[in-house]
Amino acid sequence: MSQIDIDAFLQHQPLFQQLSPAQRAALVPGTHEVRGQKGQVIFQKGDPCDGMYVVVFGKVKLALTAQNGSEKVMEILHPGQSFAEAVMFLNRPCPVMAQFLEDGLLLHVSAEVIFGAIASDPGFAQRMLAGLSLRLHSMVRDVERYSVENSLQRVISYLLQEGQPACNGRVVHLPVNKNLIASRLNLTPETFSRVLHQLVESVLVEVRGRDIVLMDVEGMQQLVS
Amino acid sequence: MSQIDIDAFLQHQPLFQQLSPAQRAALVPGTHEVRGQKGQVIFQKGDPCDGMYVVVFGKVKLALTAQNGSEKVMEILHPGQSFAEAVMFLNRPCPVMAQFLEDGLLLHVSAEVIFGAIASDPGFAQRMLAGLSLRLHSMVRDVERYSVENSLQRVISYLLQEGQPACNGRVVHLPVNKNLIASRLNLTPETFSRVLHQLVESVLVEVRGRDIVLMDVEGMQQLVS
DNA sequence: CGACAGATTGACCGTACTCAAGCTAGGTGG
DNA sequence: CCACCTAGCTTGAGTACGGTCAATCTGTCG
Repeated sequence: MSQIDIDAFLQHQPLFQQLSPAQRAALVPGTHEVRGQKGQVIFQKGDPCDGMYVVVFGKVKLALTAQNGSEKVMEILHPGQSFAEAVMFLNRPCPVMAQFLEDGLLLHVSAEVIFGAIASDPGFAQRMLAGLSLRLHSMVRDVERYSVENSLQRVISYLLQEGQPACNGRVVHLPVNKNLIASRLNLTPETFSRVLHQLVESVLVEVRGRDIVLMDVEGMQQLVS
Repeated sequence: MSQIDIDAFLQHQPLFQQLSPAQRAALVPGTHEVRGQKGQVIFQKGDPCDGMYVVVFGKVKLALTAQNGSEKVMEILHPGQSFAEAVMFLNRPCPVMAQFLEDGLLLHVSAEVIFGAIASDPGFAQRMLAGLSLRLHSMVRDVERYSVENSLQRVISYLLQEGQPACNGRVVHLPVNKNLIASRLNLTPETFSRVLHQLVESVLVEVRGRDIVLMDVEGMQQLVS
């Protein structure tokens, strides 16, 4: 659409809002809208990638596809979050696929203008570095989940993380359906369901559809210790 | 030791060697040597961290420690590699512990002088971004290993990766003992041993201590497909 | 030669996956 | 308004993969 729209969108994204108007204006020519509806694929694993994406509205998933066709959700992205930065810096094929989980709007910002912004504003470079570092940290957290925690601990640590700041009575609303959350936690839907059931039986949580009420945060923390 | 030594070391590290002499000289006051012997802990999970490390010689492991005391190796670092950059940018406690695997020497570069280098040289910022992106990519690869591949596939993909460029007859030398490699692949030593045995029986590799000879690269690739 | 860490092998077991059947709730059309 | 349909979720039974524990073997170093 119009350049004014894009500039307005950029101004509201955390990554870009500290840029000067002139710097932001320099991004606009390299930025375009990507609209998509639920289920639409943004890029496939292996595709080349010459820029990064910012979610304006809607939800997006990043997923790995196994050889048997089943897929494993790596990340669920919400408005304000960005993705594909790392692949842009390396100029390599994407290691994951990206897909709209619901109708939404992204901005695609070309590598070229990002490099320009880095060169013109060290503060921007630092924010990009902080962003990547954050991503790396949550990835370490994920590896920890997958490699040293069992299914019960994975579910609990997920709920406690989503329920920040955690306190008894807090309601955690699952942002997407349970199948996707299960995949995100590297569990089958069956196992996820059973673990939730187990938590209900131990009076640690209550489940009302997609709303999970944390009833005993301390008890939960004890189990992940 | 002397500033001259440090400057000379920095000059040989990939991350810093493209800096101008003046820029490198600016790093020296914020850099100091860290010598350690085998088994010595560099930092514990949870420690604060105000700079990054570069391995000059020796080997270092990054590991997660589970509550039962057992640990899971996340990364094995060789000379020229750096670590703790992400934690430095975020100013957060370390999510992992670091330990010398053999007697070695590190350089610790303070966050302060790194930030200075980023501000003074956009090219340096880009190299840092590329470095973090690379780390992120290998992390995605790891998550893929842990979540969609079974033990056989994990071992094969590790061997093929280490044996780049892969060809029949290539010898992959394990950089550390099999227990550590097993942990790196999120396997027990027993399982790792059994998988190697299985590969030998299928005439896909030969094992001579820590040297693994790739006998049938195509056959291996087929199994990980 | 003995001592020790690392590596291997075997027997057993447990967690989470698979497959299959049933349940629930929200939406649609007769 | 109700029967039906479907996607999402739950529950059950059986299984397999990889882990645990314990014994043994190998090789290296003092």
